[in-house]
Amino acid sequence: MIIEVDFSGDIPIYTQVRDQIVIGIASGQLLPGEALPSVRRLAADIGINVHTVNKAYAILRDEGFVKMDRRSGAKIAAMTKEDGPFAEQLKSRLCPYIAEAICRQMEREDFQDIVASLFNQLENTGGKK
Amino acid sequence: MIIEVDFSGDIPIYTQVRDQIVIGIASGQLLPGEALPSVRRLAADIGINVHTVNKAYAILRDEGFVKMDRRSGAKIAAMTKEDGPFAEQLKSRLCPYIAEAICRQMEREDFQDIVASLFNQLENTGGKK
Amino acid sequence: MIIEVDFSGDIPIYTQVRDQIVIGIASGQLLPGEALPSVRRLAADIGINVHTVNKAYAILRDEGFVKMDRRSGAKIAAMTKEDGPFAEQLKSRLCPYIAEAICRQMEREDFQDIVASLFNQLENTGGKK
Amino acid sequence: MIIEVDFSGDIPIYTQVRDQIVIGIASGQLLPGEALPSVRRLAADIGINVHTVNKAYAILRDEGFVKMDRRSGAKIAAMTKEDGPFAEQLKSRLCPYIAEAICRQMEREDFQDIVASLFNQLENTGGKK
DNA sequence: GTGGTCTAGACCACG
DNA sequence: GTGGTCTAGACCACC
Repeated sequence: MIIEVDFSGDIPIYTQVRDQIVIGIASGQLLPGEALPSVRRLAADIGINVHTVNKAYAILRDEGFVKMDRRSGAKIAAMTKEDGPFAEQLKSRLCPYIAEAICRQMEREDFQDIVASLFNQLENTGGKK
Repeated sequence: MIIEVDFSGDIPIYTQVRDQIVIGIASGQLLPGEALPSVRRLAADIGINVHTVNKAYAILRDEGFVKMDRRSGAKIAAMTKEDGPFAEQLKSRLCPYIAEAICRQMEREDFQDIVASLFNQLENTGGKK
Repeated sequence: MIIEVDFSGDIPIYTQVRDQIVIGIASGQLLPGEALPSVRRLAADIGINVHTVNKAYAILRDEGFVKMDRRSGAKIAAMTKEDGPFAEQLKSRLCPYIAEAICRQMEREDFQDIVASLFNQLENTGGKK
Repeated sequence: MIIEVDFSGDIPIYTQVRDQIVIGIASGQLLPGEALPSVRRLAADIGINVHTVNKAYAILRDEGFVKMDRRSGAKIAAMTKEDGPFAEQLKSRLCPYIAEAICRQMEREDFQDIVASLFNQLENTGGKK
């Protein structure tokens, strides 16, 4: 799985790394139990600093996406369905986007189509590699 | 229309102000042609720095939500439907959230329900004040 | 309030800083709403790196002891009583110490006396300064 | 007696092994004079590195919990009551926990109850196996 | 070899 | 002036 970052944009690099790994998990490119590359390795591959990767991994760990194994680095965690708090936070983060969509006279169906297409895109990337 | 900001939390205050004004427009609390409070006035009301409000207004202007008039301050603009670039940008910003939803085993329908409920909430806040 | 760290011990400096601030709060030397020194200031005072203080503050924030205010640095938070998860974790962390106490034939009363004396020491340091 | 370790989590594995053996002694599951499993055997059972078990045993020896015999391996030692230095060290290690308990508004009695319940739990696990 | 800690210095976003 | 981000390099603990 390839991770690429945009150095010019205003999204922090560690966030980009975090996001892409989450996308990798969602699309089945990264399976539960699978080991992530070591921080040094990934940092070298992407061409960024070790600490930046470290921060991304720490966030993923705090969010429950990966488990840090003392022996062999980071592994994808098996997640449990517990979307109560997530749904709440999702709502507050989605709100400004939907408000903007309404202002720009985007139809509700068009918005839902975008959501659906992203679900399709991620769910049908297909299993491992 | 009341604007409230969270001084802790990691969303910049000027973004919060921008978001809430966009939400105000979407919900019909702020109508096209209506004047926004002056920069100084709003800053005093919320208890934040004048520069911060200024930045929020400048962003809203750049995004086309308001028109700045040197004499009479800021007014809500009438927006035209041009959702091409917005749809693209929306897609890339929504992607990480949908990926996370999949990881947390949220059903596609539940996600769409949240979107629908936000649309309802904003569209039915009712007209002016 | 004075913070001192032991550079030779094996307790990470950021942990020592975190611990001493928690002790400061418990003893009433730091009151809810009170501002902590800026990371730069505290780092200079103690003679350690800014990032080390930063990490200590980030942990205190994650644990709910302080709130980061975008405008003016860190403030002591007002804590709510919610000791369910804390009690659990306390139990697992205390267990090895109590096991060792039993092995060393320390009487249960002696252990509880130590606990009581620490409670007294912290609760009677007296209010502000 | 079963020893289990948590490979995620921030407690070093050798510390976990050391702790569980101390708990085993305190609870009477391991009696003075009894032989511990060989380093290789325990390492294989738990699925960890031999060096890690070795380090745990060395610490237990330095702390006086076991005696190492070149021929017959490690044996549980008979401990003498000398709680002076231990009490001091205990006090400094307990202090941050009690400070946190006060901050979280845990009652002193609740803390003492936890201590008491741990004492009971360990002392009443019952004699040998 | 792994990640964790600490240091140092630079730049930026925010207010 | 505040904290946040990123980089760079060193050392250590752990396995």
